[in-house]
Amino acid sequence: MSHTPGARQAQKLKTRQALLDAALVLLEEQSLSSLGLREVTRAVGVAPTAFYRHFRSTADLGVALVEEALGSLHPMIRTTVSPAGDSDERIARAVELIAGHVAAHPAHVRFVARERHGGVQPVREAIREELARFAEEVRAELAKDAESAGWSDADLRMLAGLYVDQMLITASLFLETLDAPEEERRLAARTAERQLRLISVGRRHWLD
Amino acid sequence: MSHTPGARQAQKLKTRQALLDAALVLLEEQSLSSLGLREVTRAVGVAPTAFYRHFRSTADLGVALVEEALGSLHPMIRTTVSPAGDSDERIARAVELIAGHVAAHPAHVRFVARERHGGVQPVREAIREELARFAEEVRAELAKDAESAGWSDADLRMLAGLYVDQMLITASLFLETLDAPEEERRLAARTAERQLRLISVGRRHWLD
DNA sequence: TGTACATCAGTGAACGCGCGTTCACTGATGTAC
DNA sequence: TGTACATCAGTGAACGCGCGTTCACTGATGTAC
Repeated sequence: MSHTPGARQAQKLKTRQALLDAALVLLEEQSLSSLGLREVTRAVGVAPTAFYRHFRSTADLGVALVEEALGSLHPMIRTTVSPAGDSDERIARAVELIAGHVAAHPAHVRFVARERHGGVQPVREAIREELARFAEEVRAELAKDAESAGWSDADLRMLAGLYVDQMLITASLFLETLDAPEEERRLAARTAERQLRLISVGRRHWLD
Repeated sequence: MSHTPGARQAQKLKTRQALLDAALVLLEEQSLSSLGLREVTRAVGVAPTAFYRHFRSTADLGVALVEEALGSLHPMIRTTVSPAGDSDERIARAVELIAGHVAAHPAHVRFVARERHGGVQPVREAIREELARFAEEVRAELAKDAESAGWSDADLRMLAGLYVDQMLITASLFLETLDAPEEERRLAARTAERQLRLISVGRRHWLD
């Protein structure tokens, strides 16, 4: 690095990102609670002690990974829920969007699914908070919809939670079929669509 | 132990069960992939090498725990799904049944929720298989119901899967509120009931 | 622009510790006669 | 019923290994004047 201002900080961020990336790869085959600090630094090619310049512990790194994995999901949530086209089309598009996200970021999805109920409390908490924010965003989107006229706030929250959980279930279903034949992946998509459609039907007749 | 025939086998089973019980306690605060064989034997009070008389590895012990945790659930599933009384009553009863199970066996529920997407492949696989058996049982129960007239097999499977996932979601929601004030637990129950009711409404109007 | 000093990301040696696994063993339980 | 032998659940010592953490360090980058 030359005398560019911020060269030191830029290098630091690069190392930090390399640690996050290496950890994510290692976490495809194990849980955070068994991830070793030395494993991560070895994979990156820095001394074990360098780890402490960036994170206080692997749990701390895990919390950073939660932000990385879920932070980018907010725009997608909006697109998934926001209404356009007829119901079946919207559902097919939402499922396709989820499938695309899983294919593009399998390790992030696996990490969240795994650590949501995993053995590291601060990471569970971070995921819980982030998912609660998603649910609130979904609730706000649903509230705008004409179909939500007459719905109580509690009912809207309930439906938003149902959608968020269903998205996660669908995502981890796709994750399991990532290495499976195309046929199986199509079946998973059809099932996911059916389930969303059933929720959608229930929503339409909720106030009957 | 006296000369009772089977005394040796009985003692062996007792030790095996003690290992399973100790592991389950240790797993409340960590994942299986970080559980040490020595931790478990230390908690039981036997030599580390005794572990190998019962399990080949902690992963093997994990698979045994899956059977213990999910094996006892089959009767409950049937009771939950089988129809009796009006819809809202049935739903309230089902949610109560789940709450009771979580209160009675919190460690088992936590174990399944945690290891379903955890870092130990054979255990994930064992849970997947067991949940697939549940879904099949639920499908069979649903098929008997008059409300299922005209439903395709794929649709019945979809609904069964939705119910099984929803039960797990509800169970882990209750798990989180176990140490929370009563009020929060009641709110969780109301949300769970609402979600099951929405699914139920969707089911009723599925063929409209 | 040049110089002197401060900062701080990454180093490398060292530590004590708990891990999984091996091995030959012990002694109570089980079996054959 | 009694005796001699086989089985096998649990033992305890020993091993090599990788772990997280500490510490004083180095040298490039940044800052003040």
